[in-house]
Amino acid sequence: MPIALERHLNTSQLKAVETVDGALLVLAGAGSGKTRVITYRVLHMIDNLGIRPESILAVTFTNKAADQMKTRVRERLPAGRSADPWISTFHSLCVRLLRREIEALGYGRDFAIYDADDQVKVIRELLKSAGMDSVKPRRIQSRIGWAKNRGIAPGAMADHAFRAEDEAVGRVYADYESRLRADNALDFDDLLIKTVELFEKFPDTAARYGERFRYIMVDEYQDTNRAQYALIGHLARPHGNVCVVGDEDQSIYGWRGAEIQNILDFEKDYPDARTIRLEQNYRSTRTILAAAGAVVAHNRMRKGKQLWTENPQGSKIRYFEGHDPGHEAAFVSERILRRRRREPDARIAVLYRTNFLSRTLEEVFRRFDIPYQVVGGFSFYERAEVKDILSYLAAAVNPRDSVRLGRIINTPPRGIGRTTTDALQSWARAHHASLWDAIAGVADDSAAPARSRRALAAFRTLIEELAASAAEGIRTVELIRQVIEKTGYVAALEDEATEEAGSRIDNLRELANAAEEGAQRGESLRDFLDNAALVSDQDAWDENARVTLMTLHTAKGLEFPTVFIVGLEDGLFPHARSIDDDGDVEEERRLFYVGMTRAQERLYLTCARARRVFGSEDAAVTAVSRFLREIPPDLVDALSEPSFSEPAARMRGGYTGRSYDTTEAVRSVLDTRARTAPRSGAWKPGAKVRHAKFGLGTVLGIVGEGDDAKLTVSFNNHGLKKLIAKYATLEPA
DNA sequence: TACTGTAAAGTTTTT
DNA sequence: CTTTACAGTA
Repeated sequence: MPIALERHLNTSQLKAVETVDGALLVLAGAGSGKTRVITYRVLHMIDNLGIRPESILAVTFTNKAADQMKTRVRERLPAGRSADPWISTFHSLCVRLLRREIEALGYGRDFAIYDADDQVKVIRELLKSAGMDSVKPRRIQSRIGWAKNRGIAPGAMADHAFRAEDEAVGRVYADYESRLRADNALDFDDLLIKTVELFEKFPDTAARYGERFRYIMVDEYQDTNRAQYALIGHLARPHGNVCVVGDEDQSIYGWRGAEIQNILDFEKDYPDARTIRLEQNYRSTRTILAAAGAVVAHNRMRKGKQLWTENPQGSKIRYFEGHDPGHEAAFVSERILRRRRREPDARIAVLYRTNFLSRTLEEVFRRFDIPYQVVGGFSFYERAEVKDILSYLAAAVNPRDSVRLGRIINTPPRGIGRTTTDALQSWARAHHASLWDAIAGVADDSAAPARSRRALAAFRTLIEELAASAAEGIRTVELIRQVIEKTGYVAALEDEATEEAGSRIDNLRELANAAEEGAQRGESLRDFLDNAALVSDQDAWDENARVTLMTLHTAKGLEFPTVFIVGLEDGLFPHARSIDDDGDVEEERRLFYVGMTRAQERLYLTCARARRVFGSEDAAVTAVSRFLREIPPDLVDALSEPSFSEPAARMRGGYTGRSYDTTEAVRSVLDTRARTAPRSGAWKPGAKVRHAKFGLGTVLGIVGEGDDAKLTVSFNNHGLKKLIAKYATLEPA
């Protein structure tokens, strides 16, 4: 039965769905039903037009978006089809293509994927052997990424030397590239770049995939970079059926090489392209939309859209200035509690520019007993123990992966220390060989110390055994079990018998579960490793979480009835690094626009008048974000007296929890807190306490008074600790 | 070789 | 403040 599109779509949406052949640009404003259009477009093609699902390719940026689209399409399509449409992220699409085709470029099909940490490790080693210890590896990494995303080769680095350091960067960059080739490894940028290179060198291959994917859709087109743009160009060449969806006002990845010009120039690139604007917003109140629109109107680089909505006016935007981050967080907490009293299941997001801002919020939320979920920071797959075990699996598949091998060569300790690894390094350099070859070389070298040789030979046997198991196609869970047994990894953790070691063991159990779940979906070991390499922070997000904390970047594509944007101070948002460049400020402004338009009904904007950097003694006085002044005043309800002109002296020492003016509401909550949570000086010997890191314990002794008191606490799992009351985050237990 | 303690550095946003 | 790197010692 054909899908009745008219019942689900407005006029513009319907036009976008029904325009299937040729090039199509859909300019979809925030909340205008973009995902709905893409989903129905796929359904329409398959169900109403009889297009084969496997000839449809939809590309997104995040796994989350891809999964969501897959689910929605699958739900509405009749069961029993031969295949699904290809819906995936740019990166996983490239991995799938390269796993089949990369041998044409001289790599092995089992290439490793290096993440940012791996890159830094490689660069650090290269710098060390070049004697350039003073340069920071992270800087080099970001410069290399900058160059790669703009198609600048190592040799051309000096020509493009926008910065003095770039000539040196060029040299490291060249070494870096050959090192990755020796390791049979690609970094994230390479995944895209090498696919494009493949298509350029082998037009037949490009044409083959172009023929296969006759209908192409790209989500968030404003965030595509040079390589992604070229990739789509190659795939669309045979037929020109390409539909890109995006919003130039939501382009927020310029720093990562995204070129807003790609969407602005789409009509030039595809001269017979049709353009459809989706301007009706279904998400936000009139007030929120008007405020966001007024802000983004300050940007010059726009195609221009006029969003409108039939939604009600809604309440004004609430603005609050705290004295410091603690005060700001207390305000947010109080408003969250108030909302939950009216509506226990309310979904609330707290958004910030930089990850470290979550710390104060988390601390205060815990004191208010507000459960929350932080999205970002480190994900499951970034935990040391998980990375360790995954490294064993990766090494079993590709022993040339020297980053993974280097990580596990002495983890857990097996007698391969500095001296031995130094010997390996110089052997590898002398023979232009990989770490793996060096291990064999030194183990067989009768001139090397017998102890090292024994340890290395044992390690080599271990990896070879694991590789043999992997080659047999043994279940991933089973291989994990072998790793744990043969290395004694979990046994070592069990010996530690600490709370932390216990949670690490739990994490490994979780890893085994993930492997088993993957296996049941039919994933191979290789697939499992690829997925682990490509998961993002957003993927761990539980949509049902009541209170979610995340960066503004992560929030893109999501919506919440209530949204807080915190830390609205110049230098923080817009970020100090962007403030000097008009283009960069425009991108920050778009980011603010993205944040505001996440809100459906209630939007709170907050800042702190003083903020500490690195926990310094005195908190620096802040200036209110310039973006706040771009909101029409009549849309805003100020909940505190703006007083940024106050003398700095008043802010000294930061937030004490006493003696400041604020709204009655915050004060009452703070008072409650003061009654329930004793001030830090109030502990008595014998009191049971809980520490964020050490867990449960008992206070044994106290020296001094108040905040300066030094406590001696006996923790159940960490033994005796001496703590200073002011800094220790102790709670009564 | 492995562990412990002290010094220094660090915070932009992410597939 | 927190985390990481490195040096010195068992």
